[in-house]
Amino acid sequence: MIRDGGLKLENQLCFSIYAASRALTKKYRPYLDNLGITYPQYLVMMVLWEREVISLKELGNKLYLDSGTLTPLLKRMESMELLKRERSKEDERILCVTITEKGIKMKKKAIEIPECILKSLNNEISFLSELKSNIDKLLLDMKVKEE
Amino acid sequence: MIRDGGLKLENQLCFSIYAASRALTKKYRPYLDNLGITYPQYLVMMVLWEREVISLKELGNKLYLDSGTLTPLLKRMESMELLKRERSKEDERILCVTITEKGIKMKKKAIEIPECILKSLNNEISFLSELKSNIDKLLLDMKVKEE
DNA sequence: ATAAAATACATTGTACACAATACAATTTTA
DNA sequence: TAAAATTGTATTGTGTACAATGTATTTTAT
Repeated sequence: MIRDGGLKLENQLCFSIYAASRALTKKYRPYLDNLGITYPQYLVMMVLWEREVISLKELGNKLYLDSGTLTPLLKRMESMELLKRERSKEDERILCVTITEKGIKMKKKAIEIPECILKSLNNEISFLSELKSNIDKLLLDMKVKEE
Repeated sequence: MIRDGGLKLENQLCFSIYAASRALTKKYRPYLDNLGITYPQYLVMMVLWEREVISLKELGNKLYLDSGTLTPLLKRMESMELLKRERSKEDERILCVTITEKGIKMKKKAIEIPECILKSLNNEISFLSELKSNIDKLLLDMKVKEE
């Protein structure tokens, strides 16, 4: 006898995460529209607000994105003057991504976004932070398994 | 004084979910490559394995996807002969999506995928199922807020 | 019965994702 | 030290996502 409960949509953890990811990203949209950037671009900005310079490779490691995604994304952000793209002097292979003044200034307008999102979720902070740490645990297990 | 801990990448629930979603989807790839379909196409197949006929609208409601995404996706699946697309006789606006014999047969090859994925995660089932129900709770809250 | 509104889907345009491939700069190796 | 392997990005091609818009069909209101 063949059991197929595992093939039902509502039993799929991956589908829940996939759907939640898109729904959550959509929540950011009105705020990010104000800044003129998309969610993946917002992620890049968050990294640059922490570290003004970063190589493409390290940026990719942080965001789990490869050059196929990041190269055109960063070019768009460069044309918006949020960052600069230039080769490293020491090693011409390395692309250095540097935040601009305009990019730095954007942080002031972005500062309130996380709180707005949290409020709009109107869930207990403790529930959300426990959820995050459990997802991070899953993510870590998947990273380890990769090697 | 401006607090910006909320703008740090590692504090972002949304980023964790976004990264986990892509990592998990990637886990399906080798199995789905065997079937010749992508992850979103697999989701459609799961729905059709439960219900041989469904309208585009209802399919979109289940997967949280709109016609802009589903129309070309279903056309590709139709050209693979996994499903048929035809207008309803009663209401010409409605597009009926029907699984084909080939689509039904694919279920046999797919039946083992959920278990393979679960094993590859090598986490406690109870941890994963609790994680899923917490994500579903978040998702539900976001759905309710929409209206 | 008919104009207006609503519905269901398709199309267009932009922006990711990502596998696969290409390529130039650097390191390693024979 | 020249060839081979490695590294870091860029490019190409396919497939989503999704907002905005267009269109044909059906329903509703007059």
